[in-house]
Amino acid sequence: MTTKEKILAEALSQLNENGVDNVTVRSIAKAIGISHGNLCYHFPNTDAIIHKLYLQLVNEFDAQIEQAEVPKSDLHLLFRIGEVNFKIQYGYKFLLLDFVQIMRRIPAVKEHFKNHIEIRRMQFRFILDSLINDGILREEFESNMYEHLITRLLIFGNGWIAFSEIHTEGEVKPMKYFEVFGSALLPYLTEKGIEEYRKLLNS
Amino acid sequence: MTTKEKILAEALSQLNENGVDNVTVRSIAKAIGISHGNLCYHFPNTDAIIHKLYLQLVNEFDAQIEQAEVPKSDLHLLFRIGEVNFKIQYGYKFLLLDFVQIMRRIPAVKEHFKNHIEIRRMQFRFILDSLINDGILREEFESNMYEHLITRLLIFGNGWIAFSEIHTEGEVKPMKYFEVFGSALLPYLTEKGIEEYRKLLNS
DNA sequence: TCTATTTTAGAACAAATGTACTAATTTTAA
DNA sequence: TTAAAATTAGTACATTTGTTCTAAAATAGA
Repeated sequence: MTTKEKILAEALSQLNENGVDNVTVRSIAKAIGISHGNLCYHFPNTDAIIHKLYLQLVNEFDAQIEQAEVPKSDLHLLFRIGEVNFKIQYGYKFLLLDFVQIMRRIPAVKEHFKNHIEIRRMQFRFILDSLINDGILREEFESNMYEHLITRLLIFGNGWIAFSEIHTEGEVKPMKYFEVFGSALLPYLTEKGIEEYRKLLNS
Repeated sequence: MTTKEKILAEALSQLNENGVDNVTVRSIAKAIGISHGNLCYHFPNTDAIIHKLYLQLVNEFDAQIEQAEVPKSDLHLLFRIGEVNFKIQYGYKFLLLDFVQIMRRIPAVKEHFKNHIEIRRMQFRFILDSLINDGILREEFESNMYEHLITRLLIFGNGWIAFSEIHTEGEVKPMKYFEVFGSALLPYLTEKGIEEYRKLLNS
């Protein structure tokens, strides 16, 4: 493990544990037993480390999506993407917990994240359209109905960790919240869709 | 306007604008033309001001709920509560934007907020039950279906401002997001419920 | 008016933090 | 082996921030 890797690992751990406010170049250096001068040789400051960790998260996302095998059904695909996202996100939970400050402090992250969300929205839209075609989701019977659903799903994706931080004592279970997330689709399903949904819950 | 009131007003403005990280006793004192020593006479530190503003928000909530006139229907009631909440929240948006850090810094706020959310959850449950009774919402056909809906509504309530901060250029319109919020009920509605819903949208 | 209380300004201090710099040490590669 | 490059430790400095203290000024009430 190189020094750079040690720094990133320790930073991630401290950031998830204590939040961006309570992590400094000195706290990281001390924990892995190097001088903070040395640390600043590798990363000029904490923001550079956070930025790097953000890019790591993005890479993990991309890698997991690439390697996803061909799904059994589109509902299955949607759930699979969601599950993976939740687990990866939780590994970098500080990014969502300290979301707003990070965007304020590192404009490059903000810009990238904006684009990331837009891409995610398009992915959702594509999958929902397929599901409607396959008779798994009901037809749109009110304007913007599915557009609003997607917005709510995106906001849930951004917000569930902060919420769980308040309401969960001890360890947070990402899958518990993913169940809440997935159930947002339930009332939009046709009878055929409900069958599929119940099959997925059992697996 | 007393000095205390001036401090709180200026603090709210700066906090909403710049976030908790970028507001100090000195920045507030300077803006209203008093010494920071004087400010610390009224509030020992920024956290005390934030705590006070949080209590102000809670009071506004309570006051608005008290004075709400008897609603035409329960769906109307739900929308009314939501609308009021969104507007008031937006006036104290820093509390939701810097949510996690404030909870970390001020444990008393965290405790109060936890209880606040639990109360809100019970209110939601009560209203949803009435709506099912009145034939406006569909019967529960999957376990935890409405429990999960409430969780999602609560998370949306906490998260929409942070989300809008990223995606909205210029002024944020709380009512735009309230529409997205309200539409979460749409697919749970019976035909009678959909009629009510459309009536509400037009008013 | 006069005294006690409240309010205010300003100075001073300690702690934390990012940042830059120097010199020593280790590693790399010719 | 040896010189250049990369890595490391340690020091120093400026800035920011919360916090405390003192004394002056303003205010209120008897």
